[in-house]
Amino acid sequence: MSKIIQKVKGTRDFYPQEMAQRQWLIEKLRVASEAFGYQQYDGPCLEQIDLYAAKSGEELVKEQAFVFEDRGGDPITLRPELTPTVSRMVASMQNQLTFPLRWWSFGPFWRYERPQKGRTREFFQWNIDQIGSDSVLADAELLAVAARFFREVGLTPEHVQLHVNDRELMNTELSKIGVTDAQKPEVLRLIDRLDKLPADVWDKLVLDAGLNETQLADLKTLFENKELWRNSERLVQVFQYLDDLGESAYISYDPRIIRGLDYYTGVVFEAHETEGEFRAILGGGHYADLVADVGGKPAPGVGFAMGDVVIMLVLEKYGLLPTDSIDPKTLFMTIFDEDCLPATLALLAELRQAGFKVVMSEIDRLGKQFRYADRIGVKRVLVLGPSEIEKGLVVVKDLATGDQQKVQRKDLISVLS
RNA sequence: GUGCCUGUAGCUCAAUGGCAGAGCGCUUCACUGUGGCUGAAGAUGUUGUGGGUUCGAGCCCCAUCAGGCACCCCA
Repeated sequence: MSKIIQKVKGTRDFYPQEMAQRQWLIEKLRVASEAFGYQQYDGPCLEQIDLYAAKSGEELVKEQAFVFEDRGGDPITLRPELTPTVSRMVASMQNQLTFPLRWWSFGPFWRYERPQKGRTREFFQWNIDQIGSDSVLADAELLAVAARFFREVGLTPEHVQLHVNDRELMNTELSKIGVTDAQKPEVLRLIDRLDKLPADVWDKLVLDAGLNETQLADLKTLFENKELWRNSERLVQVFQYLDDLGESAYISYDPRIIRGLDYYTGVVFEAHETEGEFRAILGGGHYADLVADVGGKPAPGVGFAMGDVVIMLVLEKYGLLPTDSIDPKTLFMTIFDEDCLPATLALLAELRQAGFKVVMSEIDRLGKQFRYADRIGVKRVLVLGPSEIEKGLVVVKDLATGDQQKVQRKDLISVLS
């Protein structure tokens, strides 16, 4: 055999079983999205690099995007995220769209990073946003969508939690302990990195950022205060709305949630597996403006993104992924022998016309045919041999129970239904 | 982009520098109108790739590729 060319680093093959799981996931997030009236959309996977130059953190494009020249020599980027694309789509149709927009999307993205567990170079992402609304209800709604999704896939509040915070609250609280506006970005960044650094190293970095010992102590009190949210009218409302929506079990307050991206201005949130085994499942928040940088009128909103990699690892951990790679309702039609073939093909056509999914066997020993049927995962096998043809019968065997019955051919469709 | 760990049959893993193995899976048969279960027999392979050291390398050294872990960043 000649050498098999390796797949591109950080990409994954989706064999039928993995593909079935991806389709299952898409179906679940579609249900969650559409339950709240969100509409599906998508943009191109290729974008001009200029689209990312303005916004969205220079590092993402400079160091993490796949960029190449097209044949005309123009730099093209494989989209590393969807936000700039949405911004453009909204800005260029702003006068014709009805706000607030409720949009969701699922598609591939690329980032040139070192692959590791939960992180690949090619991944899929669920993006969902409510654009053009500044209300707290919108913040609560997006959190409710996420909660609905978790329930839809079978993850309970014991498995996953949505950790919520308010950036404005943190700003205010930092001012209260005397952190200057100039110091805030660095301090917020350090809060974000809290559990990644050893305690003494973290303390030193805070002091290096210009805070004194008292402020360091105040800061620690701050992010250990699980009741801090009561100081934010917005969070009080969000939690009340989520309570009214019946989703509060999935929600918890966490003063350490900051989010790296600069454009978040209000409520921010991340979903984590409760045992802390994986990186964030999804992340998002409220932004003051999505489109100004691409030349539109200001459009505030709230949204989140969920990559496929981490959520699949979490679902696998809890045994919630489907394992069938073929629809188990699919039927299997054996072929008894050459002489029975015409009658078998006629029956196949009839069943498919009636809406059944039916796999046709190969002419072989019946035992082999059953074995194949069992291995591809179908649950019911039909046999049409000489004696059945003579008597107008079809044998239906249930592979799970081993039960087998002879059915009048005219009754077959109703028996199978 | 930085540091570290790993790479042997389809899968999970063994093998003091001295004939490359086990379990599971796979193929065939027992079983010419029936899968799973059982029994018997059989095939697993350029030890990721390319160099080097050595009488001799899966094992030691170098490079490279891939995966994993910690950074960085984030989904």
